Amino acid sequence: MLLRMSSLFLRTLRDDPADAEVPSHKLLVRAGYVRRVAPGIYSWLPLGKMVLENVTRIIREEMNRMGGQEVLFPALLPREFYEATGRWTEYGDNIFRLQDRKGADYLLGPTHEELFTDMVKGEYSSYKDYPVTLYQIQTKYRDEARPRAGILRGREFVMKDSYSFDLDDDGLKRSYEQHREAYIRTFDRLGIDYKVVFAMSGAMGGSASEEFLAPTPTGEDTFVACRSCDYAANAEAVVTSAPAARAIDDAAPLQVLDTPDTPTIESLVSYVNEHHGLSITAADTLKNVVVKVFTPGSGKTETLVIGVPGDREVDFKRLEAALSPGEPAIFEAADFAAHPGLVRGYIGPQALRELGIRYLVDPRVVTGTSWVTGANEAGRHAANVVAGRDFTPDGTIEAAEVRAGDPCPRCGSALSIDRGIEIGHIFQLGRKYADAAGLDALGPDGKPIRITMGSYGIGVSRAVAVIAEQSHDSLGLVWPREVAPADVHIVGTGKENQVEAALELATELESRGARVLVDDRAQVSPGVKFKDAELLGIPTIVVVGRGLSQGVVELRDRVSGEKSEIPLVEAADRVLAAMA
RNA sequence: CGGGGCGUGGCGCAGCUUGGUAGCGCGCUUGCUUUGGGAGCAAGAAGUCGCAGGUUCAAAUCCUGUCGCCCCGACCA
Repeated sequence: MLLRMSSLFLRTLRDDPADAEVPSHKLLVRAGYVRRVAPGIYSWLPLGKMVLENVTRIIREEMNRMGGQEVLFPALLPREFYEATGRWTEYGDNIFRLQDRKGADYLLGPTHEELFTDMVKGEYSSYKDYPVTLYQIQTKYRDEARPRAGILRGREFVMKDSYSFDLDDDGLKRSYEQHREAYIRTFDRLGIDYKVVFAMSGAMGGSASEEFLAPTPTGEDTFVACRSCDYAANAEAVVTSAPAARAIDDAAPLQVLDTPDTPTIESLVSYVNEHHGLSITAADTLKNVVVKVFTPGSGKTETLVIGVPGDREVDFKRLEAALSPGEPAIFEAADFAAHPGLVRGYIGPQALRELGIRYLVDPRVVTGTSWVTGANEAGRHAANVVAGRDFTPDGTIEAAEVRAGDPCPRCGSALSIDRGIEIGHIFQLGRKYADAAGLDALGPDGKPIRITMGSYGIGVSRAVAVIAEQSHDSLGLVWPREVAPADVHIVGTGKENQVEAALELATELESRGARVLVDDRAQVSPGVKFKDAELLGIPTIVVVGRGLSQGVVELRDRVSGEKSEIPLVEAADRVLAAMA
């Protein structure tokens, strides 16, 4: 492959685009890889298309290697497929809907579980056919409430999604492990720095789920990682270690205290320390947060109180994950008005049973722990409120915020907390979709076997952005070799014979199998060519310039930043060696 | 949906307070010079000032409405 800058469809920009915030977005636009068409919708220019193709190719190779078979479904889908699983309505505003000339409903596919399930059902019917894994690399459409960060979160994006179909749980586990290994190979080849973290498996019976997160400051997901062992989890999936229960007998008796004007934890702590001779911190208080939880299936809304140590906030994302598919919402003034028993700012768990309100606590609130909490009267709190004696929770819930330094649930060491971008998700789905579609195989005994499925995704276009996000410097992009649009960028600085020599070198390298981009532009100053080469991010740069008269050229490694002068006659060999 | 900001040649921006018929940088075209760090000089092409209505002799500028976009929070590859 030989690309010439003189004819390449490319225009680099000197300034960052005004609408870009994150590095990948700025650089991909400046370097002429992508252009915005509409919010969350981008066009790929030649160099960008090459990178996207390289990423796609690597993913495809690894999927094929693990035995996946590629298919392709339409993006334009009739409503029926999503009707059976209830997702036509469940997906809500996130789906792009349209109608044909006859008024029939269609949608642009946001995901394809239904189609895969249906296809397998239509073709396979015997246990001898299984297991099977199918995948596709396809454009998905989701009408995101807020697309952002360029192609990191678009409304149109390329995704690799695959599904495994197995006869039993062991088979599903094997398929899951195969995908896990394939993903590790894939992301390694893509040159992405990533972490495999535990994820929420959801309330649909899935037994295991892991996410591949690329750590980046601009990431939207929060995850924890242990510094000593290899535990890592999405913040939503972090398990809080509970301390051992304590004896109740020797606990001091419950004491109600006057605490006027102390509706917040902060005001409470300073008041009781000053006026009641206590010396407590926020961690000694029990904060009770009221939420209302809507359950989509039943259409019912339940009032629920969550108890967490007073030094921690309730993390709404964790709460949502813990209550899923229930949808929690903040308890508002009107809701308090309807529940006079709940005294805002002074709620204590002692009265909840009487009120018939369910009470779930943080796992740290174990039997025998003693708390300062509300007395269910305005202006009063209670001290020495002991779990198991003065109140009995209805269960525990993972809703409190996770903080750096919290103990690892596996080994007890301190957890670190970071942000990452989700680039892959593997998930043991179980039988939800097989149940909905009635996907069975006929077993050897003549009885039907309900198929169990796994679902596995990679954000393909997102991976391009993630690579750019992780792999750049102050000058521009720095592509990992396998995804770079070319292996070598040969710059012929101004003078005629330098451009000519650059073209000769380019031709030789091309004939020896290198993918070459050569800057053969006339009338363009060396500075411009250097800047463009650095911005475009091809891993090896060869400058054919002022050293040419002495028969030397300059070899630059974009990754290490090393520069060296080498004889022109050795240039081709050196570049090929760098590629190996 | 809640909060913040912005709509002016292809890109980045000024002009708006105090109305007078549009300007700067980059990019683009032509010529000459220049050629190792986003060159110089000269001459050019290119803009419904988001849209609609209003006020006015006159609106990018003032008023009203409207549309769109970006950023921060609730969803997800």
